[in-house]
Amino acid sequence: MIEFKILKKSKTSKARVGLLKTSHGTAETPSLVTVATQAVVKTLTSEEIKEVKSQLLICNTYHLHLRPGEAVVKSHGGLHKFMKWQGPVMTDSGGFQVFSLGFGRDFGTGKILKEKREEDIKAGQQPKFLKITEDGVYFKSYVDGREMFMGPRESIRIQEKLGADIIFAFDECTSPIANHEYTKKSLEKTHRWARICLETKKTNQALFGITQGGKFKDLRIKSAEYMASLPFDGFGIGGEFGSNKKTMVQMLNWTLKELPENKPRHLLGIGHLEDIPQIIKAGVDTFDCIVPTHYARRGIAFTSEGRIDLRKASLMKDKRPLDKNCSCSVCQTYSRGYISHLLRAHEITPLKLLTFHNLYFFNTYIEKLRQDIKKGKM
RNA sequence: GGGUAGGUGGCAGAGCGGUCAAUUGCUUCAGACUGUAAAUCUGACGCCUUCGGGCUACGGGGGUUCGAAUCCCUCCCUACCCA
Repeated sequence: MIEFKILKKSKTSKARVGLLKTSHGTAETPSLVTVATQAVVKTLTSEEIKEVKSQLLICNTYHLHLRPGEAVVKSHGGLHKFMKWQGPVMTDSGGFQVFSLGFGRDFGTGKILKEKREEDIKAGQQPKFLKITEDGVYFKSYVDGREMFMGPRESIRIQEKLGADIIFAFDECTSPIANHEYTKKSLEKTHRWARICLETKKTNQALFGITQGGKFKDLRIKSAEYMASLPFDGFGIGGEFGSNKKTMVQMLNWTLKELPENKPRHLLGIGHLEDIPQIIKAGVDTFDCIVPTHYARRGIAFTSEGRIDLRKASLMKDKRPLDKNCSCSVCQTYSRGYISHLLRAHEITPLKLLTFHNLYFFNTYIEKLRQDIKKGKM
């Protein structure tokens, strides 16, 4: 079980500072949930995850089911023991893979649309590589090609074995090019799945329902209302977020207005640096995002002066740290020039150095925002 | 001295008469990435351009041909083998 305590609410926005207590320790909120899809924060050891001030992790049901399989994780005593991480852990349900391996893959889009698209996804349409049915989704494993079925029951049973502190209901994340009817039908199915998830779960893990509705106001509200009416321990806010940041905040507002204030809200998969203050002000408590870790492996460092692309040859003679204002051990030790050289030489160490720095930078940034809320500055 | 195999764009390496400014990989440069099939993907990469095209290019020089990176002659260079 979890306990959520709000310590302070902002007077100028919907932001709040709180504590999310789990049987594996307490996380301060708002907080970035560090992505550990395959039970690892890519390139880091679990000790290092602590050093970068990450307080909670999110692993992935779909990926861990394929490899190594929940039975293996369970035989190690669950995710915490398996990966030697004693802090709070979430597992995402696999609902995002319904999108990312389905329509996301077909049309090459993420959850936020970057450019205008002519196509739209209509009710009844199926993705190329998987089949979505009333009971769940038929996937084709990218590991060995075998067909694999996952629905709400399967997802919950897997998540029970994985043993995270907080688990998510199985949903369908909808595409930004899905039309109103598709999104509506999908959301209704996600709602039916939500009830099945609640009925299936036997453990005392916290279960979060995921709201959908995409860019459509009526659907966002409908979904949030419905999820709020069910006895979930908290809520995930999922689905697509339109085509720009303004509308994203709008959609968040529609959703959050309907959710009970005393339960934690997790925004799924959003967290570019510039998004963070807005989503916190909208009242989001936790959010996960691949950006700090993913961009690190692409050679990008986030700093107080903006992004730096360390692949640029022009940085090779730069003796300065990634960020002169950062107190992480990478910035205390290594130069931009060194990291740039390692990257250009295709070494693997810079991926770790950048991952370490980016997470520390994001976590420190959010720590400061928590302080600001506490001090009434935000 | 004799023999053999070669010399192609920053590098490696295809092509062996026209569709070749020249496959491909690497390098270089630019860009993308938001619940991670992601140490990945996309684009550019001789010079000039009013974007139609123009110019110079496959070791040097000469030749055959309507047409040569591709065939012939010659010179230079490289690797290996024999003396």
